[in-house]
Amino acid sequence: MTFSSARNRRADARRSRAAILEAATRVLNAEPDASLETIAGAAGVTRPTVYAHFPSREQLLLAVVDRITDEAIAAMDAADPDTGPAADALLRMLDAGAQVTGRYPVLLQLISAHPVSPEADHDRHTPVADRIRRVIQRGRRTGEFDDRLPVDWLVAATIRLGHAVSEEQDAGRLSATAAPDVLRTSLLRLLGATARAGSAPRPR
Amino acid sequence: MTFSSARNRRADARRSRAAILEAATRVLNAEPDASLETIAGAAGVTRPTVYAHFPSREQLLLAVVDRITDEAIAAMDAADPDTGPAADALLRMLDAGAQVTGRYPVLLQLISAHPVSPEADHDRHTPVADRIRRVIQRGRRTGEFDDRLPVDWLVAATIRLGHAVSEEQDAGRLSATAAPDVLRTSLLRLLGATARAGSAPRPR
DNA sequence: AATAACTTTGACAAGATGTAAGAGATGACT
DNA sequence: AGTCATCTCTTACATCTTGTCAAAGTTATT
Repeated sequence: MTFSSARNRRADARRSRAAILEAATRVLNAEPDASLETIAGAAGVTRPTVYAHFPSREQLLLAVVDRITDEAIAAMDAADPDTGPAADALLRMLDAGAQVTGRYPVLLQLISAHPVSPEADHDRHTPVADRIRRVIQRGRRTGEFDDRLPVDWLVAATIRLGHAVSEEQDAGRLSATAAPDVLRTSLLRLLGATARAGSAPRPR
Repeated sequence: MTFSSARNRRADARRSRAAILEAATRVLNAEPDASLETIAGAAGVTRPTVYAHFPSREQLLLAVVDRITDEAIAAMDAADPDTGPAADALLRMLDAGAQVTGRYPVLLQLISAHPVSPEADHDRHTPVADRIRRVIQRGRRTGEFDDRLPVDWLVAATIRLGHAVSEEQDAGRLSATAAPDVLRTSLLRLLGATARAGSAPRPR
């Protein structure tokens, strides 16, 4: 997947590229509209050097997002998605992903802000979707979930609800203690989980 | 709500303001990154005139979004949200809103793209949320829905799922015939609807 | 019809993106 | 180690966009 970027570059070039990506991640997360001049400065480099590595501001943003996506995917894969009940695995994965993306709150706005192309954006989210689909399908095979809704829809809806919980929590409209229960209950319902649902939030 | 904008303006000023808003809606929907010069030209006006009516590009975008929001709210109110089963009313409202917002596909990206301020954005969505909350609460009182999840969360989740269905449909991953059933089933599950659920999508 | 206030415009300043040609560093080969 | 071809970085430039201001042009009122 990362075939066109790393190609026999010289040592200083690799250093610059890494510094630019790191600086871009840090600076853009603090100020989404930061200029390339600012980013270049934070990377200890002049602005045209950025253009030597990324053809446009847009492409730099995409590279930053890819970086974060890779990080999130790694965290999700480390959450043992193939062991235990599917519902638990799903929540572990979502939580692992949210913990990474939660460190870059502003950057996530930018990915939805710059819809390069409808298909490219979908391709970008594909690795995440694939992992969630895998767990959902396992839950279906084991009978944990029913199969009355299309899998791809459930994948999309699961991701959306995961983001929704994060945002509601960030906005202070959902407490950190209630959030996991709310997400669990919501997902179990959506996925058509069999009655033996886990810890439900106690009604008040 | 619309108190600070219309205030004894002169005739030409009202005409210009309306022309600018109309042009901005049309042009930005076709090309989100269009310059103010382009928008002004499409409105038959020069660029500084735009600044005479809107203090910045940002504020113009917000005005455009407010315009669309008002339109969507009117459509939702016209969908008889207070009559019939709450589930049906909810779906009518969501469909009415989606029909309006579906006419401005690109503009919707911009509202999430330009998070003016967390609270201002929430206030902007409030009128829509209020109407959905009203229907959900009615369904709870009548026993159609259960009350094991926080109302505000269900409101947020409902809006998200509505958007998700629209996007999946636009992306061609959900057929126009299947979409309504998918949304209905998903919402009924999420809201904890009593067993007598309406038309479920036939499993294949 | 004259005037006071509002609206629109032309001209200007500041800042950002992207480009090209030359200066500078790096690694290979002798 | 020294030389050199090549890749990398930078200085300078051209273009576009946003935002501002004072002056010209309209509108409504007396």
